[in-house]
Amino acid sequence: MGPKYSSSRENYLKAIFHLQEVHGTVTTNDVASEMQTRPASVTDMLKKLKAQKLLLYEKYKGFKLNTEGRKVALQIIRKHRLWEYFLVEKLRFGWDEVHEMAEELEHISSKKLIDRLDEFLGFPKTDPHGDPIPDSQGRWTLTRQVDLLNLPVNQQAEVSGIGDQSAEILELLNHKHIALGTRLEVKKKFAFDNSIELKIKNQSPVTISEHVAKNVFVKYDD
Amino acid sequence: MGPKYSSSRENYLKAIFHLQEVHGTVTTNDVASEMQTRPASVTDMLKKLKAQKLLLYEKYKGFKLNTEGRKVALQIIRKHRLWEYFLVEKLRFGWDEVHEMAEELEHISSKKLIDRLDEFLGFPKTDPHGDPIPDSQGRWTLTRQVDLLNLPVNQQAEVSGIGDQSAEILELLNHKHIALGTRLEVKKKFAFDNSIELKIKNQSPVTISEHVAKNVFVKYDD
DNA sequence: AATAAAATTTAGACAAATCTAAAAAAATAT
DNA sequence: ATATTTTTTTAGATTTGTCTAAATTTTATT
Repeated sequence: MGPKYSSSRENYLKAIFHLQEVHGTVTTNDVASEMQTRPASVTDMLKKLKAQKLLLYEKYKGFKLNTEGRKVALQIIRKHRLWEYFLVEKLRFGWDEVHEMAEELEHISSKKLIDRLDEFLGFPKTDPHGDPIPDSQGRWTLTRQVDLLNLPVNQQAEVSGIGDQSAEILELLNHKHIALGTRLEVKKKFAFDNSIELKIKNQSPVTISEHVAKNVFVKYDD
Repeated sequence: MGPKYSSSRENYLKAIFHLQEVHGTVTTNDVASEMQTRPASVTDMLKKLKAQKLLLYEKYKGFKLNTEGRKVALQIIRKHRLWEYFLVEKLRFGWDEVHEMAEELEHISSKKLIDRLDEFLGFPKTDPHGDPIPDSQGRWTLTRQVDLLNLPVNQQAEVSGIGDQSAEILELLNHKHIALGTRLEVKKKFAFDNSIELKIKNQSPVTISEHVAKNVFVKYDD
């Protein structure tokens, strides 16, 4: 048996899911620009997705994924992120060069394959960009992992890893009372030099450079 | 950039390549039955492949791949077999359950990806069915690896591995003067019990059971 | 509330890959 | 050598996903 839904349909579901997550609501034009296509093409596809019972849609009134559509979207996202993880961790690609390949790999249909891949990779919780990987049942693990440069302002997080393991950076972090497990949040980001002001509970604010921020990884609940 | 050729075109090239290998010559009907489609569809595609300069084709006169078509076909075969190897060796699938998945994976376009996968797998020379894997330049390595049940009659080969590592089988093989590196050929296959008669140079013929044959792997030049 | 602007949908077209039914060419048999 | 059968090709239709241009609906503006 071939895939249940075409790559194109899967891409629409994924795009709608993402837009729904970010904006709460989705419009035809949003989807068109996200997918680099024309609004008319989006309308055409909305009708098909509705006919397939993946989408609630009333013309001119808006649309959103139903339970089944969300389920399918989550499976695509799962595949995309697991393949990215594979490409980075096993094939040693840079995290910035894997997206395109994962866009193709995410449409490989076998669920058994992706579950075995998950197992082979040790059931990772986040992909190389820190985005969470849904499990086999489509459940999110809520924890995201990012470096400090990418931690949203005012988001409580916990230090989970240090990139550069040199004695120098460890000394610096030690001095600023930053260690594995430290809870902190970013208070300000300075565009001028990408330096960052952090707040650790019961301490006065500290500033760290872009170079340091890039090497401190934190996790937080999404 | 997306794939250079559609999955469908790639499948036609692959099918034509295989039929060319086996029969020397290929007909429209052959391709149709290999691809589970209609002769009319094959003709349609032949015209497209000719227009794309992958095929030499004169209507009613027959057709065959040109250099470029052969090159593309070999790359697909390379991808198919490397993914099969990955599925069996890394994801622990059985060799009999990987074909369908590899049929999809072989159309992932990135050459860099497949070359990294090749490296990750340690540049295997044959896939789990013993078929040779073309290298990055599309060159065959001539050696095939199969178990004795699948070794063609009268084909010289060299013992390259033993599946079951029990003391019992090693004792039996030792008794029959079969060890790693032994050169032999199959003289007869008995359909009744799938037992096999072997000839080792300077020795009288020996017979082994199906059970033993299944556990003796040999390699030979194709 | 009427009008202008923006968003969305429809109508009709096109390309890719496939199909059926019929025609044409080649191979085979008498 | 002619007739029959088989193979191959054409003609025209279908499906999926896309497009442009025009029409419609909704939203924003005065």
